[in-house]
Amino acid sequence: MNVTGHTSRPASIRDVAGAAGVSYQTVSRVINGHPSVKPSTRERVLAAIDELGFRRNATALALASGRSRAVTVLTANTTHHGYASILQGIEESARAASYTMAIGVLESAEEPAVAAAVQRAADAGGGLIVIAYDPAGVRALGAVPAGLPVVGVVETPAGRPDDDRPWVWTDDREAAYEATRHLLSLGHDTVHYVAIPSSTRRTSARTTGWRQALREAGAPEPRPMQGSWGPAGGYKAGLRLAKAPDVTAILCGNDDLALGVLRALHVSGRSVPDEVSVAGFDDAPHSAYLTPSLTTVRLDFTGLGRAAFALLHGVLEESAPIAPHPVSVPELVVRESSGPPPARD
Amino acid sequence: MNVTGHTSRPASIRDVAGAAGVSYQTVSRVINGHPSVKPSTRERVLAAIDELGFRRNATALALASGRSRAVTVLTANTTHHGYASILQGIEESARAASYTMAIGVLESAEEPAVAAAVQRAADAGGGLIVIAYDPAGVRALGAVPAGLPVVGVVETPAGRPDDDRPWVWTDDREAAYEATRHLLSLGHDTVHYVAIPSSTRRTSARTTGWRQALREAGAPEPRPMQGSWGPAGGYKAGLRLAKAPDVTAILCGNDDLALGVLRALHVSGRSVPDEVSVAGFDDAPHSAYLTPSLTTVRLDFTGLGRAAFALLHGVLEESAPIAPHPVSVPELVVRESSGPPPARD
DNA sequence: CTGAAAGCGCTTACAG
DNA sequence: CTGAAAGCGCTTACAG
Repeated sequence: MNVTGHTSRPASIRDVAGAAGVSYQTVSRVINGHPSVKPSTRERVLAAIDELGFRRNATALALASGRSRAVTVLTANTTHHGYASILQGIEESARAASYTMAIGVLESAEEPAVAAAVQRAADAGGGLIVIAYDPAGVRALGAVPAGLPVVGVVETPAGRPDDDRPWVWTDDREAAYEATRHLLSLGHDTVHYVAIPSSTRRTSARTTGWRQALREAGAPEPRPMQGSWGPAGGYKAGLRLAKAPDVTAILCGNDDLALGVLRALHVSGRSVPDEVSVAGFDDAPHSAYLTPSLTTVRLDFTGLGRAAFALLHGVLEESAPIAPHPVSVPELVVRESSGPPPARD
Repeated sequence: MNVTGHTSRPASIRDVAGAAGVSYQTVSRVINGHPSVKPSTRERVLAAIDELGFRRNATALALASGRSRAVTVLTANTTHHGYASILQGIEESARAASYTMAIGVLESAEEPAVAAAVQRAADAGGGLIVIAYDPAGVRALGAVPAGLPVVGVVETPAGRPDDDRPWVWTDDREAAYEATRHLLSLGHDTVHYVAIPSSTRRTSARTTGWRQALREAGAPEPRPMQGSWGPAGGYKAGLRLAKAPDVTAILCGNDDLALGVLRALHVSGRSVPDEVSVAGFDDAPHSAYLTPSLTTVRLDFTGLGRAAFALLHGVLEESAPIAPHPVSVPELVVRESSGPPPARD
């Protein structure tokens, strides 16, 4: 059922005007909901619009009005759970607001590549959302020219470069704090940590929360292990941790890392949770179905994406409601992978 | 390092023309690489462009030329492995060709909702790629108005509605055939199948390949079980299959489904692969790290996305090379989850 | 309440 | 090789 059959040029407001017997300015008034149009005229125009299958040309609208109802998201990744969910949340909200959502991937964190990506995104018109969870994203956010509407999705609001761009974040520190406390409360002497890469050189919020819980408990503070984003990094770190007999609890920077750690413990002959407890971060879709199922902290990334768009929408259109900073509360999900430490000899 | 400091209006070709002491048509020639421009003039214009930080306005370009260097992808999902990888492949190629990539999610398969989504995508200008792996996608592909450049990513070229739109696909039939043969060659009497939802009412290519292998081997043909896209559906189907003692081999329509099946077998006390063998489909990132690690068939979805874009690019620009239909060969990846059936009593 | 003009920033013929 | 005109499909003041 193809909307209307014309393979020819789509109808313009002039065509509609002709069909309705009015000037094209009047058509413009009707499609913009301008109040001062005689009801009978409006009827005729509406009928012509319907008959010709008229749709307002978005490109012309953007050029003439200077507004484009478009958002482009700059991100270094589109498939990891957190990133993918944020993108999903943005798309939902954008669609609801009749915005178009474009994606620009930051393939490299090199300054020239990042600058080029930002340029291309700016060229598209409309607003920008940049996911600054990694060095490429952080640089991109920093390279956005002043005056361009942008909101950042950041790892932590603390220690941000001093500017007044709006941003959103999840409380990763609190989440890591809770997960670590859970593990400690089970009786473990301490908790080891396999980190995701940090967005900056500074200590990440997750690391901070983990450390805070250890300090409060007076537990020893092992060096965090540098992981990656995927299971391969977790596997590598897990193999090393498996060799240390005193390691009984491991917190991972995300669920993919935890998956790799679980696998490494398995091939090393260490059983989970009997000998070692493992907890992840994010509650990715597969985590509940692993064996052992994974204890983790659920973060509302989709909601974060929605909040980011709401903020941008507020910047772009005065009429749009400004969303408050999101305070999505992390939720600890206890499953099979965590338990009490083994009895001491 | 913000490109240039002006918060004011960006430079237009008229500004550049003024700075270079030429008419703005000459500027247009220079930025379009038109040959007939005196070298010295070109130099001056280039210098002015550089000095003013001029960037050609994409919206105006699109309106004036009628071409927009934009592709919008219509899809019912953005996070499942296959969909996400296709999106990734399209984005890569689009970026390389200086195209913008927008995403429109098909939230419902209802005809009016699909038609609205197609309209919005068409309004954006540029070309369309629709992922037709599900009813919403299939309908969207069918609802694209004639004359709009579009390529479909389809489940199978067989039985498509009779039109001449270009499309790409992977050889799912062959992949399922190989996976089933692998299981049979291990000594299983037959192979049960947990299906992903089909894009149409017809039998899917994966189901066809599975059945073909069974027939060739003279094996019994159990009814395929209807799953979903995620692990929850696999879990449900797995619980039922676990109850049948004669089930020794299970092929799943994707790796997420297989994850759920593995979990169901575990909670039912059936060990993999000693009692039951399981194989998946797609080789998702986590599959190699599961315990047992998952035997699966790897499909090149990223390459499929690249091919889809190449085809669209060819339609949009005559100069662009037309890609051949992709013949990505499915690759069987044998891991721990498949093995010989248990010895008979 | 409605029409005629100018302009958004470009490109595409048309002149010279 | 380069400039002046018309136009892409709209919106935004300005008139009446």
